[in-house]
Amino acid sequence: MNKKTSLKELAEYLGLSQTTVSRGLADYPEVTERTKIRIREAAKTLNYAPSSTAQKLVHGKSLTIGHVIRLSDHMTLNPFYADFIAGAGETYSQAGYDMLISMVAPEKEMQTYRDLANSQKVDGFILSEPVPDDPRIELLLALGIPFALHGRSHASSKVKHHYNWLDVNNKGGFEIATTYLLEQGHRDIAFANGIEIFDFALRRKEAFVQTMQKHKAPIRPDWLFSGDMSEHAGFEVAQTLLSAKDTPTAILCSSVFQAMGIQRALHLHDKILGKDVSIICWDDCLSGFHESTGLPQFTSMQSSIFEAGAKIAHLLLG
Amino acid sequence: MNKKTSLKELAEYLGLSQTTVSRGLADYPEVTERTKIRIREAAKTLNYAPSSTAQKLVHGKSLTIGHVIRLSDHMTLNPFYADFIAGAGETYSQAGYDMLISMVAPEKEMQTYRDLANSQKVDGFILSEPVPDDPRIELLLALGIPFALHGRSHASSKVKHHYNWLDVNNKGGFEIATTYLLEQGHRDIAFANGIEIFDFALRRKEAFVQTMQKHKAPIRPDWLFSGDMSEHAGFEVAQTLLSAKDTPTAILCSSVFQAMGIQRALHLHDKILGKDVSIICWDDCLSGFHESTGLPQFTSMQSSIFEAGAKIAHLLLG
DNA sequence: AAGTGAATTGAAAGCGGTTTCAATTTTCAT
DNA sequence: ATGAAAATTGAAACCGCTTTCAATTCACTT
Repeated sequence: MNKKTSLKELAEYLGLSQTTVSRGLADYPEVTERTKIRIREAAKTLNYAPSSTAQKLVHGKSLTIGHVIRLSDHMTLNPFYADFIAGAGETYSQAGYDMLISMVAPEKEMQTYRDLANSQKVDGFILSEPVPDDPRIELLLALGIPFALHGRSHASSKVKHHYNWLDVNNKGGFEIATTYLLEQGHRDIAFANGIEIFDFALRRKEAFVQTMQKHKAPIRPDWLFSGDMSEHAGFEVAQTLLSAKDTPTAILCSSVFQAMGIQRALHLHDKILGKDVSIICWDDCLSGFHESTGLPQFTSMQSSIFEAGAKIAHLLLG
Repeated sequence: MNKKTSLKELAEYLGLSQTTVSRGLADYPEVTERTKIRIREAAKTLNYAPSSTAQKLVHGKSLTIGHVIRLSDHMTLNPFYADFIAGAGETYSQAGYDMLISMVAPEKEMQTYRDLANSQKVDGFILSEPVPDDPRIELLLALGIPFALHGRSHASSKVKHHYNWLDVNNKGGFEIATTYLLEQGHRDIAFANGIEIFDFALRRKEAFVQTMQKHKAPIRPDWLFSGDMSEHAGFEVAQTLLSAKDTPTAILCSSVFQAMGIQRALHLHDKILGKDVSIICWDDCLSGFHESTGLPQFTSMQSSIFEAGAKIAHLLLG
């Protein structure tokens, strides 16, 4: 209702100059405590708040970080991404930054990065779900805008670029998990990976394969799955495995959702989890997920995506 | 890399005034086509793009719509919300608006609305998941900032406020669904509702109860469930129902996730879907959900949340 | 009481655009 | 060729704030 109060109005109301008022609100030392108090009170009564747009203009920064989300086949935000965003968002707001989320069709993705950077709507980006030689990296480096990568992007070219990234130890984690299964005496292990265009999935596969080879365990191509990390996908994988004549004694999988799907299939086939078949999975610790399901009984490696979001936001702001 | 080109620089480069260049880029009629072309080319070569901050300042609008998301117990974005956001986001970007998402702890929610409005970071809000007499409505009306509601908020006071809202026909939908089940000959119907603090859930319950009463069908309090609209919650509901001595012949539920959970429980109890127990559910048509699951075999009422997001964004911008 | 340095305050110049209004150039009929 | 109307262009003000630098006031010393 009440129209916006501007600094000028507030200053007139107080009988002071804009300069002093501005300084008073920003808590500059050269302003007397008495006047500061007076200023603050007036600001409260007039319901004044500085226009962030004006501030941004004078500071030459947008104080905004961009997240461009590719709306592909699945037009929806996947749960991993959502949790990550939530984590990053918290860090931003603490640092006084805003988060600009842009959801775009895949073909417009690159142009969106370009536009956002050129119009200076954002001061930096966070990139998620990198693929090897991710083209976004080159683009953003060329644009000269800061960014941080969640995950890593394998670069095939000789030129090494410099930028920030934060990743969980995918390789190490899956190495340990595989080794663990092998030490438990398992030899027939199936692997339900994520979609193998993403860097993290490639790393995981590498770890699995290398570890198996090191221990001279057989790797069956038909036991290597790549797909969505959903309950349904996990279920399908297990259905396939359990319908065959010989079945693995353990399944390594990339997400708790897959583990749940596998568990459901096990149920259906009257197999007992941990006895007939062992499951070990990567757990992204989706906030509130465990609380709401009461699961999991499977062995898991943990890493909180929410925290990853917070950390990487810090990284970029720093 | 290349430092940002400003309008001034571009104008100097062209030997024109800022005025003309600005007008040329904005395609004003009073600028000759020839110079317009010249300007556009120069803009391209100098890689010029107007600073959106400066534009916002002069226009006095932020061209940004805010979505405040309450990070409660479940710190994660629920899938319904995510899909809604995606829909709205698409509309925004087409209209040249940005979407500012702020994720905050519940206790800071109101203050966030206030801050965002006062600092003029946003021109308007979209509110989701309204509760009866939603306090946000009053606040935003007092602040005099436009907003639109996704869903409806029942107002107990006599004073009627005016604002935009878009809702699916919850009441009508559940009336029809209940009637449908009754006409199929079902009398023993259980209802797995969403959390009954939200307006939509209250409306749905009202519809169910009234319809049952109208048809003189018995309403059993122990067959009325209120909770999360998750797979797990659905499963739990069904477990409870199926473990009792007498079981319903049909279950009405609020989301496909619940329906999936119920189905899983049915499986476990060797009940056949559609024969022993019928399920009818509300389907929010989460984008990509059906594609990724291959479900559902249950009868459902549909309404796309993604589209709702797009529609309500239009509503607000209009 | 005069002079000096420190503490406060304010006028004005930006930040990067848009827009009003006046100035200049074209165009055309006379 | 001349003057008036129409078409283009530009100078300057402004959006709301921060900050530099100069001006004023204050508190003390001698």
